[in-house]
Amino acid sequence: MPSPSRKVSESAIRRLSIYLRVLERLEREEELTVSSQVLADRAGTTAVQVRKDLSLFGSFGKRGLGYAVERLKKQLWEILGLSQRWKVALVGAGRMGAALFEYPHFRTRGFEFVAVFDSDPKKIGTRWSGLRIQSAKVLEDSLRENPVEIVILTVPGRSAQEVTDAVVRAGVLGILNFAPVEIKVPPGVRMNAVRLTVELEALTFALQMEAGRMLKVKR
Amino acid sequence: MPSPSRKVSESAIRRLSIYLRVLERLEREEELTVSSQVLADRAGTTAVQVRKDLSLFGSFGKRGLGYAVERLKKQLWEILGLSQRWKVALVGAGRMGAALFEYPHFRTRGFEFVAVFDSDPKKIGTRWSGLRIQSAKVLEDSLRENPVEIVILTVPGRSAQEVTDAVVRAGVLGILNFAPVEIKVPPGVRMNAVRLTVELEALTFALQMEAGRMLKVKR
DNA sequence: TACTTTTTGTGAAGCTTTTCACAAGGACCC
DNA sequence: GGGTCCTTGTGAAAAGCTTCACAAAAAGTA
Repeated sequence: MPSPSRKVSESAIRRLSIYLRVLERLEREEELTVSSQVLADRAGTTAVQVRKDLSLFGSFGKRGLGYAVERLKKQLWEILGLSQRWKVALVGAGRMGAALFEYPHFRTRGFEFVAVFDSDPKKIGTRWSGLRIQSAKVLEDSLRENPVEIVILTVPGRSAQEVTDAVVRAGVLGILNFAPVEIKVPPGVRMNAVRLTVELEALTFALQMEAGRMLKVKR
Repeated sequence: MPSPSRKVSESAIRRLSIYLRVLERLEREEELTVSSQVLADRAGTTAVQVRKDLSLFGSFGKRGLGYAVERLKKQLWEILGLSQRWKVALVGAGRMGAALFEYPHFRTRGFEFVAVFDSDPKKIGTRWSGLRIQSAKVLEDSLRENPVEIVILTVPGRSAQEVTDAVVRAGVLGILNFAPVEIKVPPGVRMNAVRLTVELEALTFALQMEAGRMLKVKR
């Protein structure tokens, strides 16, 4: 199992995950090897960056030849922690929760939904792919009895912190937060937020900048 | 309209967007002013970072007092480009598309969905909040006739690049991509990707690291 | 008004990440 | 088998980002 030679930045990890995605595609295209240059082009970065990122965990390439697609894919799989099984609970069975629950790419990577929770009495008791939606009231006890490593949080902003505290007490290790608020977790628990408004606003900021620059240039 | 004194990093912009989210909450809590320290605590960063970020666009605070919540909120709104109206087309009316279409926080920020496209004949012609779902075949022509600035892409990986090329030809300025592949856009078009697998894998990597470190420490 | 306390704004230092430059390994050709 | 070409891996330099340290402004207090 590859272990990093030194501290690995968050951005390096995210790029590794992108490389994995590209490699899966290359595999479907039946490419046997790939150079750092091609991998970089497909991943939207530079060849050196690819080589530096990979070199954090070992020497996976052959000089003059490149990287063996299938082998590198397996290495990245291992590095990113996908070789072990991760049990996931979904908290919040709204539209976003449904979209993520059905998202095929989580399943192909071995993430396994083992519980779904919601506070809506109309939803509680119904089944998603055979999995019974449980009441948010039993969240903590249920997770204590059947622990999961990861919680995906798709609840409204007002209940996000409360739910977070409950799942943390139940011993969850990592949280992927889609709720539209900033939540706090104690040290020892990992939290990663997907901030949809931030994504759109980063876009509008850039577009506005560009428009401003164009005006200035045109005058 | 505030204009940056020098180059602004992507990460600074994303933090500004987080501050905005925090300020909206503070406003609901009827706070009139906020210090960089409190803003930082709520946003998960440091007070200096907050001040540095804001100082890129001007001096919004009062020494000894802090920032006026409502005024700063408006300034950020302006900086992030939310004061202008952005027309958005959704391409891909699956579960993820539905979740984003209904996502209330896009609407409260003034983003306006004006078109929805899908390739499924069963969906074409049905309506979402009164908006008729159009065939992906007419995507380019339709967007030429009724232009939008932004496209949110929630199509399967295999059609993502094709759709991207079409909307780019139609003159779209920015794309928010949820498709599970890397897509290419020409210079002049902004693309921002939400990579759901990357988010989860960044989490599992960290959890695996922690577990490894714990083992090493325990021996 | 003078003094104290609070908090902003910012140059400079420190740290991290990316890019550059290049040596070295490996395949292929003649 | 020697030469050429391609491509990786990596120290060192450059660029970028965050933190430090502190002056200056504003409000409250006596």
